[in-house]
Amino acid sequence: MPEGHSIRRAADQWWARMGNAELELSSPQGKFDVAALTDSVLTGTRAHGKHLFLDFGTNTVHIHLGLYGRFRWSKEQSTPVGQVRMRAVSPQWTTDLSGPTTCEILDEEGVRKVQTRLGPDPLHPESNWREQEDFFKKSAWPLGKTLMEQSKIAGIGNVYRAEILFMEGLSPWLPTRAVTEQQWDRIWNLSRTLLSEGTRTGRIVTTAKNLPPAATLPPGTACATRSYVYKRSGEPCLACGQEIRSELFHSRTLYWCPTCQV
DNA sequence: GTGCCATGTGAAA
DNA sequence: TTCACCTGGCACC
Repeated sequence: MPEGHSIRRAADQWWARMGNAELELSSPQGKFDVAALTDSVLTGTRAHGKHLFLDFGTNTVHIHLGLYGRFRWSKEQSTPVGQVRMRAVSPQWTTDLSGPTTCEILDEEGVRKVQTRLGPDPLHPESNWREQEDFFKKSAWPLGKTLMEQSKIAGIGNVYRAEILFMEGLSPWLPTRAVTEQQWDRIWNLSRTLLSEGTRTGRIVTTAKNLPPAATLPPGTACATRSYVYKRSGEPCLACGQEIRSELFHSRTLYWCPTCQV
């Protein structure tokens, strides 16, 4: 689940269901020190990249779902399923957080520290890729590594990385500094479009009709799959018919079309 | 039913 | 570089 769009949804859902409510927090699993939280009224929720911030006055619960983390929402307080790190109960709702990489209480300074580690988030309207312009212009990192780096752009994960690179016809091995300003504008705008659509629908479908088609695709091509290249290794490229390839790249599986992405 | 892989990250070695 | 986190989905038996 968790790329940037899921966290944005989680923040919105938390606010819609728990906003301004007095919450009862607990840790059925025992690994989250609830007592350290002095305030119990949820005063705000924020998402930055894949990080979720739940504000309780001046204290903030900082959550990163990692690979397995998830919230389970229900109207009744049932017996916790599995290892529940944090349970939050409002008059209307109960949610159980399981499997997060991070669930900690921070003060304002602590939140700032986390946020300074993060690059611009395409889902923040005021953000811009130029915040990292110097790095992008100098770096020899392969573009496929840069797009996954949360300190450079926050919120893109393995699925969006593969799809964005394919849709722009860019090789994952292209040195970052070789990417032009026009190409960064396109990458950034596409990231915004895809993450926004993911936030709206709750799913990653990059081939949907209401989205701009991949630049490499012949006009009018119908797409039967949810993605152009992600998890499609061995299948034919929707643009050129060439077999989609995959390989381990900086310890994550990278998918690409060897013909369309140069 | 079993086993492997996964949209992620940071601590330990 | 490897492991821990600790869960769900799915291919395969």
